[in-house]
Amino acid sequence: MAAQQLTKNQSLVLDALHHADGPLSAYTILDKLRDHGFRAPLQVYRALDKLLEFGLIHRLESMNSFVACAHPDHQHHHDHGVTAFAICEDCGQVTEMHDEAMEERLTVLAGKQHFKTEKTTIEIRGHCQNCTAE
Amino acid sequence: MAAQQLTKNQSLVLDALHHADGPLSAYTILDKLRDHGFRAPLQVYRALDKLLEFGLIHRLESMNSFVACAHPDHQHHHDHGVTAFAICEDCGQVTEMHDEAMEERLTVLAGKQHFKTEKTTIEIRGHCQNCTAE
DNA sequence: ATCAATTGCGTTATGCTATAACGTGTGGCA
DNA sequence: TGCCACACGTTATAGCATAACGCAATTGAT
Repeated sequence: MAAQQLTKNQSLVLDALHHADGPLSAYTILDKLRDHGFRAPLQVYRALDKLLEFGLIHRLESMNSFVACAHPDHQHHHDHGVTAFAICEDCGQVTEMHDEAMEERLTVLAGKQHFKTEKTTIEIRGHCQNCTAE
Repeated sequence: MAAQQLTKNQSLVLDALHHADGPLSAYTILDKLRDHGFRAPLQVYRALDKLLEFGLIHRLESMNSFVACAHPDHQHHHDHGVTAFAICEDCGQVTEMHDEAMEERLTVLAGKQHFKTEKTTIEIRGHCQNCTAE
């Protein structure tokens, strides 16, 4: 239900991320969209902010870049819980992972500290199967 | 056994982090050390790189800043496994957490994807007990 | 002892990431 | 009609990080 109400800029940025084969930085997106009229970083960042808010994309903190959400069911995009990312340092591929047990474990950990969780970032850097095969 | 062999710059940066009551950005460290002769970002970044390598400090990816490692036993600093950070968005306090079960869970997750883990980042943003009490 | 390799250091310059601040246009709605 | 919220465009600036150069000190093998 979110896809229809995206603005032109938001759609362009989302498409760029969907067509990419890995995470993109804001400035890389900007370059890809210059032909579509993009001139300034803010045009990208504003779109990214909204897309993050809608849950349609993710931000990878450890590399200052963004990926389209792999989750196909955009109906309940807002509640697919904690996401862990496996990021291959060779090919750049990103795999999105969800795990109840881990989520549970994090809840317990935070609880021990009486910490109120707002957002959780889990990023695993390493080498994917293909690139390990060498 | 690492502390003795630190260079002057490395010691200064580590001290700055130890005396801080929260994470510091590289440029904040630079400002704190101007009186000690620091003039350029690279002086800070080079020290930070080494301290990270020695396991004496951590980098918080989600806020581009650095904290001294809370682990007291620097003897085996290199193998205290995965660390999760609880970062309070109100007061900036950072709590370091270690959990076997979660580590195990992440190993399983990575294993499923045949992913070879090099480094794992876990950062929980939210509000600490003090700041939640409000 | 000497040469080569390594490591840390200082400096200048540059590149990448992100946001502030201002003004415009548009659509909804009381 | 007038107000409000929101997306947009533009310029400027702030914040984070590294490239590339040259020098000095240390180590360690010959």
